Amino acid sequence: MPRENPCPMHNLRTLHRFSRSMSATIAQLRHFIALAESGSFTRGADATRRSQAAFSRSIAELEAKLGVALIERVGHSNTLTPIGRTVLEHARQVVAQTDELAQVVQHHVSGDAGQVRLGLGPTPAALLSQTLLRFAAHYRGGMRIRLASGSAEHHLHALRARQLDAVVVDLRSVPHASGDLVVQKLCELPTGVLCRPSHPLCALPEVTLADLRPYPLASTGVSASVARQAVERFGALAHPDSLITLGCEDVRDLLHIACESDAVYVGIVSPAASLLRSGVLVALPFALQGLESHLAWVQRAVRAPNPVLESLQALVLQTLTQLPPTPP
Amino acid sequence: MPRENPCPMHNLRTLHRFSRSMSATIAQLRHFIALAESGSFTRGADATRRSQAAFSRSIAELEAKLGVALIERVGHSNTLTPIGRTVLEHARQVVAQTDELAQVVQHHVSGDAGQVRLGLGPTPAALLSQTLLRFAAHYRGGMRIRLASGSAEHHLHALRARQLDAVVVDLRSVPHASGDLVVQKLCELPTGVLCRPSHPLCALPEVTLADLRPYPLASTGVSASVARQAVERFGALAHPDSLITLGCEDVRDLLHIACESDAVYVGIVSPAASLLRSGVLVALPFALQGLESHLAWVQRAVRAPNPVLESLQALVLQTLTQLPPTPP
DNA sequence: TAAAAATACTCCATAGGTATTTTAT
DNA sequence: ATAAAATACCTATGGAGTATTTTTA
Repeated sequence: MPRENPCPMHNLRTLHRFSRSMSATIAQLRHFIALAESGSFTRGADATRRSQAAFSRSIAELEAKLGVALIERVGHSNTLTPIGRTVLEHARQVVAQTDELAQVVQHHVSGDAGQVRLGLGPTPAALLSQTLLRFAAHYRGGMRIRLASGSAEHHLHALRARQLDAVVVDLRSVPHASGDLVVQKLCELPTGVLCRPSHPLCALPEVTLADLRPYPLASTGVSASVARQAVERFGALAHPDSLITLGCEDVRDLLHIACESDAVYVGIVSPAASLLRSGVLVALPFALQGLESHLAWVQRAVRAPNPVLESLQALVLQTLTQLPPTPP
Repeated sequence: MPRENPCPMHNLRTLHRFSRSMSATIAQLRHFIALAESGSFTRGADATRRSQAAFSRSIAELEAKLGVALIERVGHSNTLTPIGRTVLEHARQVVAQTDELAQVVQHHVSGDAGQVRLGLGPTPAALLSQTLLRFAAHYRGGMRIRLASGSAEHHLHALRARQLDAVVVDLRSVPHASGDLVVQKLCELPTGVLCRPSHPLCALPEVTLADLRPYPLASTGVSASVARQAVERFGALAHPDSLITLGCEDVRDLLHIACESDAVYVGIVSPAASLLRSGVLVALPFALQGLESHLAWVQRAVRAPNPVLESLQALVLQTLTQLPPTPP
């Protein structure tokens, strides 16, 4: 006689297995996101560090659990179905919230609760670093701050990877279609062309692009959006890639070289405010209207409330709106 | 000689097992929420339909994965640790998003994408049902609407259980501390005491609570908050439970019985607007200032955008603010 | 002492791996 | 023909169950 089922509750539960099996796993949602972003099972498997077979099954199981086809398998090209796109959005939300939870706990166990990590683009770094460090030094309660400099692209990547808490960069460096990030405009800053007073260009009553060509042009890297704008305005020769001879991410270094050589600085004038006041640098009469820089504060859309970060944002906004006026 | 490991990638992956094991399961987050809400492992296990042992282990594993203690086990009373409370908030977000995803897919497979399910409290039902149905009937694109009537408590429960998409009820029926719901105030409506013109009470120059007592009092159920307010205002005898003789959730039925009997209607006057204009009902001089009703539109905080629902909300707001004035 | 929570122990469904086959370019 | 995706088959493990022990009010 076969022994009776030693697990009476199990048969009962078996009916409910469906409900458990119906809900997607976070890992499966991650796989689906990787698939959507890479457009390929193989690359998705590589990105999630799984074998192609496991990855393929994971997607198939997700579709089985949800009961809908998420991707259209037409040979080598995989495209999301309409409902697949909807699921993708929600899946991003779920994993973002999950990662947020993990990070909050991680910060708690490592005692990093009070640390804020800020990414500053080249110009924001020149304008804000000292103010931020001074603020943190005098902050009651022992704020720990970590400033990172670099390109906007790098900062945005680090922000998404949760290696930064917020980023201050030029608004035009942030792609529009990025629902995972929140972009808040901070201020508008004028751009200009600066050189030392003894520069030959200072003798000219008006300066054109052709006049600038003989001299080294010092500037930070600019976003594709700004480059396109410059080309529309001044022609193909004005593309930054061919124009900029001295590229550096530290604006103060650029200004310094403009002071002591015939290099010409092109960019936001605010960091040069004191140099202009003291006459070490002067602004050339070169029309740059429409190329103003809009600085923006960027954070992840999904995040835990952080009063320290909010006070830093307020400080940044205040600092930027109260910048000393630059001489024309 | 023992045969070599047939799974060379496995040893490599074993190192990464941590990362897989580090992340909490959605089921574990659900269990933790149940534990926090019930305050007991046994009741939490019951709520999640798991054995006490499995539930206990699930919580222990969650704590192990996160690396923090989430609850303080002091005998029979379990309290959340500070980090436990933080994790609880995030866990609620994760499961809310997960449920949202599941529901979106569910609606898609069942073809319910275009259906909106609205819960209306007694008075909102009397004021809005016909307008909403008429709107849906003429909506281009085949909107499918489902109206549910009932008490505010029932509606809010159904809303949380995702059986409704939005609810229109008296603001005072919605508990303040409910971060999972979004409450938007719609309008303020006056309350009054109504009866037929031939009613003996109409002969009195002023009407007191004692005068009302001999007659049947017709009203919908009221929230605990309103009941408390009434007791504060008129004394313990005014508690609705002892005062209301004819309780019904259909306001129009209540008004109808007031028209054809000596029953007295107490409640929001707007649904009786046409009856008052035609003189079938009259308002008694009974001071009810301070007992006005504030209608509110309630939705889940986590939800997919739904343009149809938004247009319905706009219609409701417009209808309520453009109600015909009621004669004094 | 009784109720609540943790542990001991089995068991199996899930998910991961490798190897192979199918399919589409 | 070749690269990509699906399938076959095996293994390990996480999580579920019952039964039991420990703990605390």
